[in-house]
Amino acid sequence: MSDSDEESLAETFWAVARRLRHQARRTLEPWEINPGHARALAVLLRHGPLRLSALADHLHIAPRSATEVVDGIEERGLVARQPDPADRRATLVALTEEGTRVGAAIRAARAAEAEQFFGELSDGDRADLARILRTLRD
Amino acid sequence: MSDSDEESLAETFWAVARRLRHQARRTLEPWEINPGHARALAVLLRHGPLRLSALADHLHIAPRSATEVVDGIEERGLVARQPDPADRRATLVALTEEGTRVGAAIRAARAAEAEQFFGELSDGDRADLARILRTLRD
DNA sequence: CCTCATGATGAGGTTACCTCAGTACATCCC
DNA sequence: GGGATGTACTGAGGTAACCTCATCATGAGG
Repeated sequence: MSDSDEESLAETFWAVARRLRHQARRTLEPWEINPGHARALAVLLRHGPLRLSALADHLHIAPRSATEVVDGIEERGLVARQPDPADRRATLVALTEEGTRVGAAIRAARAAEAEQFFGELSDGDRADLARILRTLRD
Repeated sequence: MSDSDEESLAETFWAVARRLRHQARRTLEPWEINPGHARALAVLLRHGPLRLSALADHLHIAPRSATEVVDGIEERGLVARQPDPADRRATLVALTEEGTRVGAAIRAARAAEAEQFFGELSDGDRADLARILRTLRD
């Protein structure tokens, strides 16, 4: 396995990543929502109401930045801040009814997008890819 | 192949991408160079002296942004601007001797990094991965 | 030689992050 | 139960990497 083969494997990987990213952007367009906001919605959908600091942890950003993300999606009525009954310093961020609806719709669209993207592969290739990527993930 | 399987395939892909990105960042640390500058160096290494506008095309950024990238690496002595003899409006960007040295060293380090990263796989898996990714790349 | 296109760049904006300091509240320990 | 110390959020302000628009010099075609 020569160096140039290895180089092109990484390059090919990034080319695929780029295509996936562009497709994801198109998928989000109907909701006029950016990737950062969509990620926050997905986390809230999965975990239920969270403190800002916990949301920041899940998104791997600084707590101060979570404040801004939440400002953005709160302005659009997708989430609401509410006091944490367990700690009056803390604020819980919870999806509104519309936030839940939009979050679920985005989740479904992303699943369809993935189905289309990886649907180009045979079942065998898909299984191989999943296995190999899991090997590389950690 | 259920929706949740598809979802996790995309998620796994991004987890691998993240790990690769972090490794690439570590690889660049010894040169205290950022990914954008490294990409410009790589393009110049591959193509030789280029106009600012041509460099911008290769990097998929606006011409105005190429000016800034070149400012950064010129300040560090890795490239030099020189008038284009064929067109007095244009400026050619060429690697200096040190830029060539650093660019080549980075290229070698990235190849070694890829070898290490994908070296976890068997030869068969590596070949399968390369083939499957090429299917997905376009 | 006049008009229109093109190459680089100054000025200034946007986005998505960051750190640091401040305020409010909680917790611990005497 | 009150003071020291720690934690949750946010205002102020910064940075990096992009962008657009306007400007200036030069080139190219009628």
